[in-house]
Amino acid sequence: MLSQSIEDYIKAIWTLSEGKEDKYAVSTNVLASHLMTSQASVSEMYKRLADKEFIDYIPYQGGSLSPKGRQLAVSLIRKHRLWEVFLHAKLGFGWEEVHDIAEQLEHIHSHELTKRLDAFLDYPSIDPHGDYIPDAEGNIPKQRAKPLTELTIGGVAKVVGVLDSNSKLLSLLSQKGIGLGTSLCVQSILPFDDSRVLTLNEKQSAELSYKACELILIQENR
Amino acid sequence: MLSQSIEDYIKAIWTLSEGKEDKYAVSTNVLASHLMTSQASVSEMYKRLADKEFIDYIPYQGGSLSPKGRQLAVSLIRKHRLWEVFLHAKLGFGWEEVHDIAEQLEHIHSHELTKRLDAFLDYPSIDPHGDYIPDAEGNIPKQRAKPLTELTIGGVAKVVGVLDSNSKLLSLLSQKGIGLGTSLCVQSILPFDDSRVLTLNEKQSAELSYKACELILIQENR
DNA sequence: ATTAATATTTAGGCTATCCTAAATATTTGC
DNA sequence: GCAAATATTTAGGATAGCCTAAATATTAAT
Ligand SMILES: [Mn+2]
Ligand SMILES: [Mn+2]
Ligand SMILES: [Mn+2]
Ligand SMILES: [Mn+2]
Repeated sequence: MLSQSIEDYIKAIWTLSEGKEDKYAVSTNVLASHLMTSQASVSEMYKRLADKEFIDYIPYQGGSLSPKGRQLAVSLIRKHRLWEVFLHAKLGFGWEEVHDIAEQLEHIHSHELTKRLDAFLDYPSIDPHGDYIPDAEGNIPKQRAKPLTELTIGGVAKVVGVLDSNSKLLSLLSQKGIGLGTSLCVQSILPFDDSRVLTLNEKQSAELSYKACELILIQENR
Repeated sequence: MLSQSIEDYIKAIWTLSEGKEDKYAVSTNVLASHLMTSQASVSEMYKRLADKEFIDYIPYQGGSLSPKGRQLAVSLIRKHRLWEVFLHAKLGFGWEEVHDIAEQLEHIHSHELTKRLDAFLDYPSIDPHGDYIPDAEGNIPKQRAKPLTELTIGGVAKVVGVLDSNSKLLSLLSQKGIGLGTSLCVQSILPFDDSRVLTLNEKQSAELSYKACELILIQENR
């Protein structure tokens, strides 16, 4: 059984090398300050992690996750984000409160639990902070979802999530014909209040306030 | 922050001294075999627990929980059983599968989480094994709930829980006018299949199969 | 190219938790 | 009441993590 400490190191290495090109090595310095621990501890742990083949480690050059390490990291991220969804959507915690508790819950070991939690939450694809949840096979979209407010005029994107599971926003959206997976394009941005006029799938259009657009997460088509 | 190890020791001492008269000391021997560890480890840990004032410990006589220790134990039992209810009632785990996962979940530290989980589960009073869940103040009924099959003819009792949250049993019961809190009396036990004929609150009577009675938990009136 | 600044590893220690084996204490059986 | 059996503690040692300070390596600046 892996210790909580090892799991937190692996997750941190993943987080710090996310988005960087393949085999990006995380320095002891950066990892130590991320984990608020000493560089000496990181150096020590790097040796242990390399022994267990979770990372490739070259002294003085830092560590990068091995395939085995990446798999572990992604399963931790998956559990973390699923629990965040649970805490937010089912228990009503605010999005700013869920992280610390999920930091503990992510270490619960039970494959079956993760599977059933996922189903119970209806297979969510993003967490309350707008981050993608890796699927059971560990696949995860490269880019972070952006709020609709960041889409410029003419930009085309797909709705991938909503930051507030408050049912009022959801019912507003369904009223306007917008839901998960809806493709839309920003036709114009209205003066004064920055409301968005959107073109939807079948040439319908809809108008949405800035306040609503901030909470809608999109993935831009490229 | 208390370690998982310390919490498991405290919980075990509570479990082993439950039902015994006040200040029942748990021997290192018994605790060691319960926790599947060495007596030497228990002896060592007893000193540490006494230092932290979780137990009263007299060498060669074993340890018993202090008020502070009992409070911690009961909050762990509360969390354990609430999580068991969650796993069973919300995620559909069988009652035989929930223990090991709850053994981990009970160590999550968050007062607010426990409170919200309790509310989410609608303030359950027993877990899927028929054990009482301590309330937020740490109060817990002395006796374990018994199945209705153990109530003898003429015995009067109150329904405190149902072992199967399978909705079929629940709908059968509500159809017969039985729910949580219902007072009933065993009028007779039918021959051959041991079905129970019950007298309910307002002199109504109902018949229930042995199979159903096994899953209904009661607290006998004394 | 040296030197100065910075990053990383090593050395040496500390605590919590475990273990086995040896030393004691307590209890039990005659 | 004493010896044997049993229970408990102590001794001595291991490992995982973490820390500070010292020693090295690497990188940056002149
Ligand atoms: Mn964590
Ligand atoms: Mn998150
Ligand atoms: Mn436990
Ligand atoms: Mn239980």
